[in-house]
Amino acid sequence: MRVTMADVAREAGVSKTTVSRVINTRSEVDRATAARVRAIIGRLGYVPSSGAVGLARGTSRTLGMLVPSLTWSWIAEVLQGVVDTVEARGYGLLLYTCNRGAESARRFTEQVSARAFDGLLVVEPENTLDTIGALHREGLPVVLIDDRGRHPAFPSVVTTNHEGAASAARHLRAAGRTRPLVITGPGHFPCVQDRLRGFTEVLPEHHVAPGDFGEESGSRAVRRALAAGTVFDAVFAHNDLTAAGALRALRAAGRSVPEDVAVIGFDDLPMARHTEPPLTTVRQPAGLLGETAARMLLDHLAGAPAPDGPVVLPTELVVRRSAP
Amino acid sequence: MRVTMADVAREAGVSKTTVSRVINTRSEVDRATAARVRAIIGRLGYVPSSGAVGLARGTSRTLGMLVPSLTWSWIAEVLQGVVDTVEARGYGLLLYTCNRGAESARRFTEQVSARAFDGLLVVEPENTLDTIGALHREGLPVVLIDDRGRHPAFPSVVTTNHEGAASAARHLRAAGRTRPLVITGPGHFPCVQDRLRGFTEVLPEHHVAPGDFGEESGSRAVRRALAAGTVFDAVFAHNDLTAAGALRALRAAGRSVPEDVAVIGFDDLPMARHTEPPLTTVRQPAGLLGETAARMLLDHLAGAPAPDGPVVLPTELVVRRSAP
DNA sequence: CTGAAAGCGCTTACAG
DNA sequence: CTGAAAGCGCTTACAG
Repeated sequence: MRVTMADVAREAGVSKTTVSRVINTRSEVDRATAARVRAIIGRLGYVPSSGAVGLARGTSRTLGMLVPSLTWSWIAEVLQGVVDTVEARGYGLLLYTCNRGAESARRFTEQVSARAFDGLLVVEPENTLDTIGALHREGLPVVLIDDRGRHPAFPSVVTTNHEGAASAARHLRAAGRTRPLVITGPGHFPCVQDRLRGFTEVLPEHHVAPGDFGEESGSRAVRRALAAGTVFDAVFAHNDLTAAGALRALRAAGRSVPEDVAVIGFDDLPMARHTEPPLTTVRQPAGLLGETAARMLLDHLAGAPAPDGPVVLPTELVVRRSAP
Repeated sequence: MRVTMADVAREAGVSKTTVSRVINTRSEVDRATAARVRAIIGRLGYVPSSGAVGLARGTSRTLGMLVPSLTWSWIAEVLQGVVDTVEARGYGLLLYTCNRGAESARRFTEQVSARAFDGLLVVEPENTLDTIGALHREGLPVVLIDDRGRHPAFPSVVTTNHEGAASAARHLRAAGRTRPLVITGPGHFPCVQDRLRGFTEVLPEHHVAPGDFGEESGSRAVRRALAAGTVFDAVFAHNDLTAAGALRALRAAGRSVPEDVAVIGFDDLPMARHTEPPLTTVRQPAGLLGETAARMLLDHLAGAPAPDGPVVLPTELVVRRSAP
């Protein structure tokens, strides 16, 4: 039913070997023969079975990608960058999430053992870092995207958490803000520590309120600071969601942004342009992160040596009305 | 190097056939033999090569999914639903976008011919509908997600555009709004026509302003209506982005929401809760759309007959402060 | 420049 | 209950 290499060979009066050579454009084929075979391939609409090619060659020309929840919008942007790059190189992309905990993890490692893909891209491995490390040690090419500052022993693409936070601090200082409130993410994330250090180096004097990257934690931090009589003329939140919560609480308390309090977030999610006022934020180059990681992995599969240190992509301060 | 079925067979002193039977839990195997083989499989950490199994069986246990840009956030939600369902059934998911036009399309149809996946999920086929139709006719199982109201000749999962718009209209009418301004999406989309009809049946009297699903088109429509002296006490925008634009223009013009003008959107993107005021909107069940489509396709591959009509999933009016 | 044959790692009648 | 053999659709030494 489906057209196979044997059909092409028979029709062209040559061996499968020759057809294979034509397809893979090996130079040893007679020009006339090649042309004839190519014509038949076109007429029959023959396309090699990817499965069979993979089995014979021992590679699948497919990459795997493991992500936490897809509903975090910056991950969708990373994914877009990956898909673009992978498609352009003629590879396929197999997508996995670790949504359902242990069950997903088990299934996922099975896929690895089943050689379903040649290399793996991992975003923000939370609990899976050990598993990934083991797979990497067993020979699976892996590139990490945003290691959350953990810098483990394999290739990764990261962003400048330290410098990004510093740029936010410089922006506030230049605007004459002297009493910032910093609402952090979960304290055990290395990226959170990096952001805190980067900010502190520029503006050593500030209040710190613990947050959890959720929106409510931003509101809560602001409410508490106001209730405690803390004086602040700026908020630097460790992500956009938290910043949105801060905006909400400030409005509820009758503080105007940016007149009374300037607010800066981190990430530049799509929602950042839709808050009121639109949010000034430290943009993570999500799409570029994905592209770069995919390119690194593909290059490595093509024989290039793996880079030793993490590849660092710069953040960019996006100025909107919440902190002009 | 990698453990193969032959290794297991040799170690267990049985034939590959028997190992295969144990793996696929055929009943004809002696209990003791099966136990021994299983022990060896465990000890060796053997996992069947998915490529080889696929070649031998003629199926890949993989689904393909073709989406337009991933950066539209509701698509990420659809994708999440698909991935969850597909993973739970032990299938893989191969992701493709049609970002780069003709080039992507060509590569994509090659993948189809290469039998890289057993069935295909397609989101909102814009220009690719003809191609998809051809593939479907040639025997590829396909399920459409959100056909934008075109209802072509194959299985699809859609949402209630007509009823969703009607529910928005009823909500406005119940709140005593009598002069709505409707900002539409691109007029050639059947879903836009459905939304317009659904709204009209409840509130026949209204102004219509053409939009294009972009944010700016919402702002522009409001500015023009105000400039023209059009009197309106409500806005129904055909998507959330347009509604956000409308909110912005209303604020700039000094109209308060919802006091002067109530605003309702469509989609319930994550940003809808972050506008000021938070947006009342007609929620599309994106995650459920993905789950349902994946389940339909998987069931069909398992032998179930394809449903004849489109499967319709209800929208839900989410009331927030922009139209209480 | 070309082909016969073995091999990739499985599954599946078929025979016993 | 079990195994030898053919087959899935390719690639790749090897020989000519």
